[in-house]
Amino acid sequence: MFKVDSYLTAKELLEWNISLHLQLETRSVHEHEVFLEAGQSCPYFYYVLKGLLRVYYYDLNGHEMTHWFSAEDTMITSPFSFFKNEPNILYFEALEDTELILITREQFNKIASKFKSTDERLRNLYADFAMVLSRRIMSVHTEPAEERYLKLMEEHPYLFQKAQLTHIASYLGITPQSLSRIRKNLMG
Amino acid sequence: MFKVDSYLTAKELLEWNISLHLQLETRSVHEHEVFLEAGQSCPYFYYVLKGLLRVYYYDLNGHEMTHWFSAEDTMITSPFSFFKNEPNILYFEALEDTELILITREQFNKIASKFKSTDERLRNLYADFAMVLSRRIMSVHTEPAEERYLKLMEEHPYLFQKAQLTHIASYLGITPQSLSRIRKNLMG
DNA sequence: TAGTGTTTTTATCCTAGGTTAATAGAGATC
DNA sequence: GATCTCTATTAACCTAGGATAAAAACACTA
Repeated sequence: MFKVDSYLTAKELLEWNISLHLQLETRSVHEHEVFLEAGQSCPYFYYVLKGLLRVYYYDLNGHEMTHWFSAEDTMITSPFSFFKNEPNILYFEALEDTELILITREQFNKIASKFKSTDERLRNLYADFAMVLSRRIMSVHTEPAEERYLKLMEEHPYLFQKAQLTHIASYLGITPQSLSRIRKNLMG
Repeated sequence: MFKVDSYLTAKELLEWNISLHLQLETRSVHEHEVFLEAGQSCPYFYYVLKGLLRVYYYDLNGHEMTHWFSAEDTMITSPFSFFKNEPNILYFEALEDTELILITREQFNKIASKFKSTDERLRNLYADFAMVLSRRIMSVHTEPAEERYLKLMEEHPYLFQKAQLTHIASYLGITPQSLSRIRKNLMG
């Protein structure tokens, strides 16, 4: 998920790790490693300390579709699995060497309690999720692929350094061939 | 937003209204009334006691796009405005005579505290939002309009009694003409 | 009943993007 | 250097759905 104001920061997490005795674990994932697969339960909320993740799934035709990217200092999980007991349908892949903080449901709840006593940041976090998701639905309903591509390039240029164009294409909901055609038109 | 398991129930709300001294207000909205417009701040989380709401916005070409429907016993708000201070871009319209419970941010927080002490339903509520939104993005990326139409009809048949086909079309991200063509093909 | 506005359908034409298949480049590995 | 693999591009053709315009079907009102 892309960066939003209400994300926890690594600094906060590490402070709370001490003050709340969370005993958070970290994990190193190397480039191209798929560290979570569909069918496996997703026991963690992940904080990306460093690196870049891609989250994808397979559609009914067996095509790999990129659902999200998750960059440095953002958080991500499989809501299907982490919060609910529904089977996870998402694959999590590192697009470069990545450092993760793993947050279990129990640790997440402790943090949530902490929030409760201080402010509404957790709620804002969820609201941000909803807004980002809403905007993406609006975007795919109202903007042609070329426009979505240009916006992505403008707002998240770092993606283009690590993610390949097939990933970008499926994130935009088009084929690599179409993306290629769009890029060619933009060159002209 | 469509019904999810974790929604509050009217019964709970009314109980808490008493036990937590919330002093919740209700509001009657008649068919076709637009009771929230873009630009206005949205001070409430709405619980639809009875009736059916449509939430829409205008895209860059000035076309009215249906973003959500909200049926009986579901909750809805403008996350842009209720949680954050971003300007609201959504219009809320009643598709039939509708009874709403209005929940202010303050009342919502009281309820949230109540949750905190008992269970994780609030968090589940947000998680459900995220799941529903995620699924809709996947759907629009991977399913042709005909399939999305059939699924909507199967999962939410009540919509077709009150919402007009132009609403359904823009919810599906297509024009009324295309929807009409799809319906004709399905008849054949 | 006619008259007016709204929703839905039909028809024609057009375009964005899909499908298939081939080509070209860029690392890797031998 | 030669070969293999993976990614990106190109081209030819096709199709879902958009744009425009008009007709038909309702629905409300007088």
